[in-house]
Amino acid sequence: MLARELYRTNPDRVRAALADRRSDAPLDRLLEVDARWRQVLAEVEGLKAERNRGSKQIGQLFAAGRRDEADAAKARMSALGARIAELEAGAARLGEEMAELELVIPNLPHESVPVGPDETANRVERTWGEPPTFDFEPRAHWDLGPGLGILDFERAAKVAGARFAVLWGMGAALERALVTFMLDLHRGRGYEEVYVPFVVNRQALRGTGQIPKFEQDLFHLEGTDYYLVPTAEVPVTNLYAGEILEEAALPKRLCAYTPCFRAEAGSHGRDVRGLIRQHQFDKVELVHLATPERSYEELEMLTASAELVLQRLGLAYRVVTLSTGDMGFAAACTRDLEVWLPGQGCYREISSCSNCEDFQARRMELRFRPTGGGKLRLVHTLNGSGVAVGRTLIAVLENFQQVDGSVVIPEALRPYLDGVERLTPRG
RNA sequence: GGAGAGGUGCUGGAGUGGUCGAACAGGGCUGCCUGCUAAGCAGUUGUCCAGGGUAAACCUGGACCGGGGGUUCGAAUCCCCCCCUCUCCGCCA
Repeated sequence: MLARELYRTNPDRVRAALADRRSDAPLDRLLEVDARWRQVLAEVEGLKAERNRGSKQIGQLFAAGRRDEADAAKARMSALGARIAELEAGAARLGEEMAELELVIPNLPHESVPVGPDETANRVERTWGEPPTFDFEPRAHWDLGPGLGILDFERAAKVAGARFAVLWGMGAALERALVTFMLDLHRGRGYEEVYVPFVVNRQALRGTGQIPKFEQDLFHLEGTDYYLVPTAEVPVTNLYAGEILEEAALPKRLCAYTPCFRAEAGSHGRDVRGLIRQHQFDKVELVHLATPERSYEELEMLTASAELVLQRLGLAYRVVTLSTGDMGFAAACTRDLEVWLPGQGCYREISSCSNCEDFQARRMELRFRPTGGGKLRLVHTLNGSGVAVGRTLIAVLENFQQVDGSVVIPEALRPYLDGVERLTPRG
């Protein structure tokens, strides 16, 4: 949600930002409804003030024993009450429409974000590591995995459907090792680990911005108010929703493991092979809550935390700032980490780190009390993958594959795998 | 699943249908006192929305006592529905 003051006093700036985003958000409709709402509200409040004065008088008249006058006043107030109810119903309708409109307007991009229509306008900030070279044709994980006997799409399709996977044996252990490795790494850097519900309600999804615009991407538990989490960002960021934090308690840096569930509506035909795009995948998520003054420093730290995971694993990657046309709904600034995948011969997203500034905080009423006193302020929320576990497993398989189809386990993971150094093809 | 208790401000905790935005206590803040700290004394201290004013302060009005309806001239207070927490019983990992 944007600040009302912003779109009221500076609609042109908002309009320009929406254009940069290639957004067709109904700003003009919002401005119109807002104006009418304020007009009706002023009228309603004036009448209510009159009624409040009248009611108080009635009480006094009764106390003074002037019953006749009181009864007459009651009749007048009753008529007034009917008018108020009528006008108020109108104001409520306008207020609801306004709230709905506000919820579908995306965040404004930060001034540092490159302006452009899509991912071609993204800006590469830096690269780390050298993509490995092979003296053979590197294979994709969807060949390597089944060859190692650790990855099984057929049986997943049998028990669930397309876009699911079964990990066998060392594959399952590797997945779990990656999760633990990542959580340990972040915990060691001052993050507090949290374990959160894997289902969330509509209110939480509204808080982080998945609802109402992206409801079709979610798995809904029929007959309930519950949805499977599409990312730990939702339960973790909403932990303090509606609360007032002390400034001294900021920044908060949290990490959480959850599976993530996405309906992937509208992505038919994209990344149909392999583990890249699944209905269910594991992720370790990082969430920072910070003061506005610090939030961009926190974005750097958050990104660095995600990068460290890849560095420790020895995976080459690059950091990209998303352009205005490629950013997510709630973000003001997003840096993606893209890991090199030899099987695909390209960099693929493995982490997305965003500063949402006060956009989510306004939706979930997450505020802090400044240390020196003064008015409550909105917290800035940040989130990022630290990192996507399934895609990391892909990266490990593809980057450390050997000519014989075996895969060398990165040293950082060996303590989590009983010292195993290499996965070898089965029989 | 069954029975009961309860949800009030930053916290604890009162509250008779009408000067209740809410007693009291704690905490915070500001003064005073004090060699320092603690204690003590006095005062002060909610949020959101609209309008006015504006550098800010502030002023006027409205709303808010878990959420939503209802009764009433008027609801924290009465009625209905829902949610959540706690206790006991049952069940279960």
